[in-house]
Amino acid sequence: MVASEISQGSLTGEAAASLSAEKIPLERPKNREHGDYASSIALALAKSEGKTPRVIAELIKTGLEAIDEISKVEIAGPGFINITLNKSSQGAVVARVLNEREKFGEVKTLAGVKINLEFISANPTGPLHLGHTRWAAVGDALASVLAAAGAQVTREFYINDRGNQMDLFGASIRAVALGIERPEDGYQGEYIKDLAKLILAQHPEYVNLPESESIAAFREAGYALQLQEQKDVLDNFGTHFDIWFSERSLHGGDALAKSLAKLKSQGHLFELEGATWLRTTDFGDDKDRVLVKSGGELTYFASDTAYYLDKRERGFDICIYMLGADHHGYVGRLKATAACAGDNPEYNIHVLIGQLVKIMEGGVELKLSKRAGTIITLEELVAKVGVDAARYTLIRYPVDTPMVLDIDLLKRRTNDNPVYYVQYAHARIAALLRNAKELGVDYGINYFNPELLTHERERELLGGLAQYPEIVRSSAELRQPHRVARFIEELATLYHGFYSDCRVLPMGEEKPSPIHSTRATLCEATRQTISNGLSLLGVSAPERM
RNA sequence: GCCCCCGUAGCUCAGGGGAUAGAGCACUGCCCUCCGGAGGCAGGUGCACAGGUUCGAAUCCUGUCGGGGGCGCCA
Repeated sequence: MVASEISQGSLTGEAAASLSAEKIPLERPKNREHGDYASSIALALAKSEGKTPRVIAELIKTGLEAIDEISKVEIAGPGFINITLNKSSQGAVVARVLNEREKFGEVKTLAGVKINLEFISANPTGPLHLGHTRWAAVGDALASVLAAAGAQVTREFYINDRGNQMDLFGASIRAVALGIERPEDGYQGEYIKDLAKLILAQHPEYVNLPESESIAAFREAGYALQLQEQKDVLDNFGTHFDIWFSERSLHGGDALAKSLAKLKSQGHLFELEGATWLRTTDFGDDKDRVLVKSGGELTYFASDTAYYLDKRERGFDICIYMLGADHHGYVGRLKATAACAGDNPEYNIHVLIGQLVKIMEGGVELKLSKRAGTIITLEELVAKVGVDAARYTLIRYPVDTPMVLDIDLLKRRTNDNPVYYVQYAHARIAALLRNAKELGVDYGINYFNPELLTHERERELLGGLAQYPEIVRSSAELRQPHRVARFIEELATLYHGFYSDCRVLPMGEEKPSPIHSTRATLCEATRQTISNGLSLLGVSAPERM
């Protein structure tokens, strides 16, 4: 906004530069003494222009000073250009926030782009564990962030309801129901017993069926129950999917045949020793992949391929996959698959690899062992620390860094836990605005006078608010929702600082005056922005806590 | 053997080439005459190592060391 005006202004003012506006580096300096914006453009241009950075900076400075909104331009250090805006321009963001309300922060950088965001995609053979939980939080937040950047986003869950694992699942439940030993490599968890009990209560006759029919019956009943549980748990967690996509549906329809035909037409299929292969090595994969085994069965890879092509068929421009670190081997073949189908893997596919989450409780790491029964489920984590704390904590770190969750810390209702720090700021503003109403302090755009905001804390807070749309934009572009979390923490800090130094409401017998109204309006804009950020993360913004 | 991720403060982690590298926790000391002290202010320690690219590197490239994860006509 203001930033782009400035870069264009500097261009026309300086005329000679042969750069596009987007390329002009313009940032908010870490040090506020360096103004509202700073640019290192003169340093970058020095070589090609054959002038010293300071000479170029002087030229640009002249152009910038002609712009009304700019009150001061300084050249510092080796040639940085530091720009300070005038008061009303600094304050303009408040009017913008209050006009746009919950839409403040939305940008259009991804307008018109259809994105399929697939995450979690667990087998329906057990509860969702900690790894799934990270994705449940981050995936949902990322979807919101992408939507805020203008994209048309579909949240999709791929149900792996086909293959050996499903039969093992059925056999395991049946074994418990019959009171016999479970299969060697079957499912050992306690929840299998619960499923067996539930199914037996409704269908005692299942145990009398011939073995393979019996396994199938238990498998299907267990599948339905387990899937429903996953849906309920996610619903309770605040993560809602638009589409639950069954792998079976791929095989039921003509999707597989279509994908094979498509790949064949592109010329990357070949036969070897009775199997059908896809030559993914043409596009950087480390080995070719089998689609149809020599026995005629389709591989899991065939499903993945058909699934990807099905998504493209459904009109998605970009397919984002969120995978666990243990699946990073898929990236190469997934991108190669897209290339084999004639797509551009650098654009049409985006794979996020999530590192694993460790969990500490009572000072020791909980080892996630299914056998030892210490597997932490999404449900258990929420029961321990609550939805807001769980979601927020999982989101505030980039997914490619391994993280450690300290349960004891998350249980504390103190600002050891950043979610409370942010929520507290929101609740504090809400309380203050309730008081403002009682005291007869009017606030809103019509009562806002930016010329009155002269305190350093006020300027910093205004500067913080102005950054929000850019945070949303970069967060979407980089697929990093944690940036939103870090931003609202920063904003909360700015607010608390402002609050302690700048009295908002009248004291004692004091009459309400424009400064009270102006500051209260600034508070309201801050509250709105924090609320918008929390909303993207799927975390509540309490009025009281 | 090959591939991926990570290495920043005592701990958990931010830092998409830029000026003096940050936050929370932990430790010390201040700030309650009035808006929510779940807050603010002050105090000190760090980019694993070595090269390279650049006017400029925690950031990009290469290598070494250290930690985690992965390799299948499995799902």
